[in-house]
Amino acid sequence: MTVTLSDVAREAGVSLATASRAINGSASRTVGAELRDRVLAAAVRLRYTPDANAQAMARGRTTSLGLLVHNIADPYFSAIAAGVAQSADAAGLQLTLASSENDPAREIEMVHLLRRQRARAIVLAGGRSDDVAVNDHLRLALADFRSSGGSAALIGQPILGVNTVVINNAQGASSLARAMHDLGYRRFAVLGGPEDYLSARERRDAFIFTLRELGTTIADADIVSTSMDHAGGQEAMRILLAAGTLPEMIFAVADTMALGALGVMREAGVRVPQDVALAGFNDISTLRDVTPALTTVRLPLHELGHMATELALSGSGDEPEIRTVHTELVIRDSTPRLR
Amino acid sequence: MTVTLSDVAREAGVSLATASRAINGSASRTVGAELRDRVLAAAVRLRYTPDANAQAMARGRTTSLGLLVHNIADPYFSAIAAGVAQSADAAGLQLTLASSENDPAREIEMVHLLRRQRARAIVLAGGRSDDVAVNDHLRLALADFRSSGGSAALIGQPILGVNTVVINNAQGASSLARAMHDLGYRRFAVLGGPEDYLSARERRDAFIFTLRELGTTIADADIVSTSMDHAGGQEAMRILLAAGTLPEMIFAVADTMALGALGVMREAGVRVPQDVALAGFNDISTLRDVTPALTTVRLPLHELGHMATELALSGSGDEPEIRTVHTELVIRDSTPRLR
DNA sequence: TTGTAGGCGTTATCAC
DNA sequence: GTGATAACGCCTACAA
Repeated sequence: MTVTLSDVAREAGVSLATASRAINGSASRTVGAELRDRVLAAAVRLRYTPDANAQAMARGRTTSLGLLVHNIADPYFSAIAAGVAQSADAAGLQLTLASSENDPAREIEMVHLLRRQRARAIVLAGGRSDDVAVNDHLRLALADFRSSGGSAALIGQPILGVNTVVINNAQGASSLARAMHDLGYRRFAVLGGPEDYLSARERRDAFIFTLRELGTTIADADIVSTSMDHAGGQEAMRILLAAGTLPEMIFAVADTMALGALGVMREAGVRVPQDVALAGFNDISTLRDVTPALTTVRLPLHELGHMATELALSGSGDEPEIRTVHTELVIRDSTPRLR
Repeated sequence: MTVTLSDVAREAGVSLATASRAINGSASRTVGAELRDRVLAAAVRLRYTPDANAQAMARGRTTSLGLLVHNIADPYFSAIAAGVAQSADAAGLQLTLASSENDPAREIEMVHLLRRQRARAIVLAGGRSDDVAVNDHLRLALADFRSSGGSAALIGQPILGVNTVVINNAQGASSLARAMHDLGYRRFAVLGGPEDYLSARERRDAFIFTLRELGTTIADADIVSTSMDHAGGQEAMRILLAAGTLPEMIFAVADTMALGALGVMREAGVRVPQDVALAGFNDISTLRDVTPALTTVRLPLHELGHMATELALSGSGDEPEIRTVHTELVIRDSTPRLR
């Protein structure tokens, strides 16, 4: 059914070894021109393709890179994935994509799967939680993976002992807070995402902290915790609306959340930015042209994918390598000057 | 460095075969309770994980599913990918993602790569072009793939001789046209996407044709061809604006194009829908809450991924299986009643 | 039930 | 330069 290298060798009238050398051609290319041509011709004639699995076995290393995301349908992750895919391709690696659906247990499971597959490296995209048990398991899974020859990198918080691209969430949220204060806003609400999700918390806390430094405090009731996605934005906004008093400005710790909130507000007849200002985080590209243009904190998502891939592939010395990415504030129409 | 099954067998004091049976456990599970426990314990102690590549070789079949998209960062494809990822996971398969960056040559290349990898099946997402040479090459690559044991399915047009999920683009565009006409629009423009891209053309032509049936023709100058993405939408809209006369209603054959157009219009001070109405296609979820809410033709993207995966895995009889998906018109604020 | 041995498709180490 | 042949890690008749 499948044509193997032996078939090619026989067809070309050479030994298996010669056929292998002629077709692979990589290392010490010591094969006569004539034989090489015969082999290549035979390979084409038979429509032969080397079996990557067999090669992996024989060579002792695979050619695949694992990418682990929370949810590939989320524009945040798909943008990162695009970067990783590009880098992987440039490195001649196949990308194995695993979408954990926001379930830490599945995430751990998939690290194990990637180990079974003997992936060269794993890129873990998406921030970490502060669940000690989960982190311990994940750390262990990653240690196993690395001990069986793989390397890993993650995008998020440097708490798992592997190379990490750290996003300076605090810086972004802080500069956003300052800018909002400068624009005249004084009464805020925060759609803060999951309580145990570090990226969300970093953004939320930095925002709150900076405002407090500027003399403005946010009531607890105006800080609402939900999931960090579209549905979470909707839910949080509903809670806020139900509470009654609308703030002057709402900070959603992710653009997708801001989007969900936007939808709920529209249904409720609340206008942005006339009735309330709104800002997000990430600057996902799909949203750059909508009205009102959303104020946000930009992250170089594509680039993040590149960096993480590079870090993942660079192997790991004893000390995990940390690279910090800074954010960029993008003020748009959704947060006009207040008075 | 890596612990193998032999290590486990030795540690447990049993033969390789017994260890294999105990750990795999799949088929005829004939292994004594005591030995099994010893093996399992040894495996845990040694932190052993089977080598999927070796298993694939021995068993003669891999456990991976290939997914080929034009661009994973595009919400259209990432939504489909989410569906495929879910189905793949349910089937116990690893997902190998390949993003062709809209390059047909790369797409063909990646089919070859997937064949090397001996993937179980391939899902090709994204419509086809009408480039005969490209299609021939792709068809050949797919034939090779199938002849070496894999199966395939695609989402788009049933022109490659494999199982296909056909999207009824014409139906969607046609009902959109009718609806727009009913709303009172008479002067149209179409951002039609690439000339050689079938999905784009089906949408564009059905829209134009239906309007003509209703007695309205669109001038050639008002039908502009660009790439089928955000940048293409921008470009097309600039061309339209440069031409001078604004139509009453603009149909972009993809939501992402509509988005690009929206951005250009905003810069030019053209308001949607006050100055001109706008509609897209696909109903990507990220856009459901923006203002103005975009009229579009909904495709069940997630479901598309499921269906395609199912078709890809169902193997292929002699006759390729065709399944048609219908669209659903979604009228929103971007196309209000005209007069 | 358990063990022995051959094979999966390649690569790599040797001799020649 | 070229060709046997032993790995690579696992599965699976076949035999015991």
